[in-house]
Amino acid sequence: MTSSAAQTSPRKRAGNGAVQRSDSDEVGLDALVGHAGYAVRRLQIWIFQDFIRTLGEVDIRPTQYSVLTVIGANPGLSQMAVAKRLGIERARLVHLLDSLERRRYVKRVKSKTDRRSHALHLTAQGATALAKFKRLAAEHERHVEAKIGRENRQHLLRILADFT
Amino acid sequence: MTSSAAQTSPRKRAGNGAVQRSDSDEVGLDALVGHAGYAVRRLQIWIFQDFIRTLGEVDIRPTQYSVLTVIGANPGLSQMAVAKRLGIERARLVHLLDSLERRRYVKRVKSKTDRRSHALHLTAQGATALAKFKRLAAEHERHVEAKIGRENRQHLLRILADFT
DNA sequence: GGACAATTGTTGTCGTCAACAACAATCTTT
DNA sequence: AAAGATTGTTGTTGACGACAACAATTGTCC
Repeated sequence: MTSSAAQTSPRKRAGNGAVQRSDSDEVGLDALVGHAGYAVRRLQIWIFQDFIRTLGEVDIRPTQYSVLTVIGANPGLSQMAVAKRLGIERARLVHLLDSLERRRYVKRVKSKTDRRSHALHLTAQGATALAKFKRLAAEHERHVEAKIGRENRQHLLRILADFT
Repeated sequence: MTSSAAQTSPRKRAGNGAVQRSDSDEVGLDALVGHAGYAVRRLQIWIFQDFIRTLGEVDIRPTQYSVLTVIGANPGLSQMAVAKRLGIERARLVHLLDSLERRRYVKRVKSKTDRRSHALHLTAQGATALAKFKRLAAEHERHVEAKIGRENRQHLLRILADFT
């Protein structure tokens, strides 16, 4: 029993089946409330948009930021390792790195221990840039805090801790 | 202070800059931990994949499910209203409804009160199908519960309640 | 009442992103 | 040495959001 076929008040009709509904009248969500996925999706959209807006002046998107952060914290990583760590496909990482390399934030050094792979490093320029990005990201994080509340954010982080 | 330029142990190098790292050696995330957006993104991906897998036998994706649910709970809504409620573009909703109408789950009834708009309804077939989808969605929700814990899920839903 | 603005559904384009598949070069295993 | 696995790369597909344009219709304002 899933409380599935829950019927919600069908409001007043207008003959043909169109519902009379004033503009501010809210639309029932029925079973969508109670679905974690739906709520998480909405939050995710909000967070990403704020991130993109806050880091807009430096033109860095969330994925780019995560790549730079991981490389900065683990210089010398291979593309495979970065992709696996961030859960993005290595095919996708190729384009991300192409872009970041064009902007002189990252360089691919050919590894001598394994001539198939590249050792990823931040350039000096990339390191200083990343420092600025992190300041902006912290600002963005304060926006999140303002949106959902300080201890709610803390709790959220704790709940999702093992999702890395 | 953002604790920005936090330096994490750069491990042992191998001459050219490649890092020696055993397969199970974990890769530091540095500043990524502590970013709500990153954690939320990972959770969102996990949830969506489980949803798609669990509702795979009926070939219904999260967005399709949300559209059917809203129409089922509010028969007679216009496309505009549904799009606004779910935060999807009306241009996108056109294709979603085309697909759902082809599968005989939904029908567009031309409204007589406003000849521009369509009143959206589930077909009888769509209603019974939705009941099954809801059972599967509830099963998916139990997967989420098993993944993050019962009261963590509850708390998550409470935190995100006003994100509708 | 009639001109003008706004809304609704539709079509189309563009860019992002995940999921695959295929490939050459290069290890690794046996 | 041969067979199989891994790494980076290229390309294709499909879902999705953001826009812009358009015809039909409705609402507004004078």
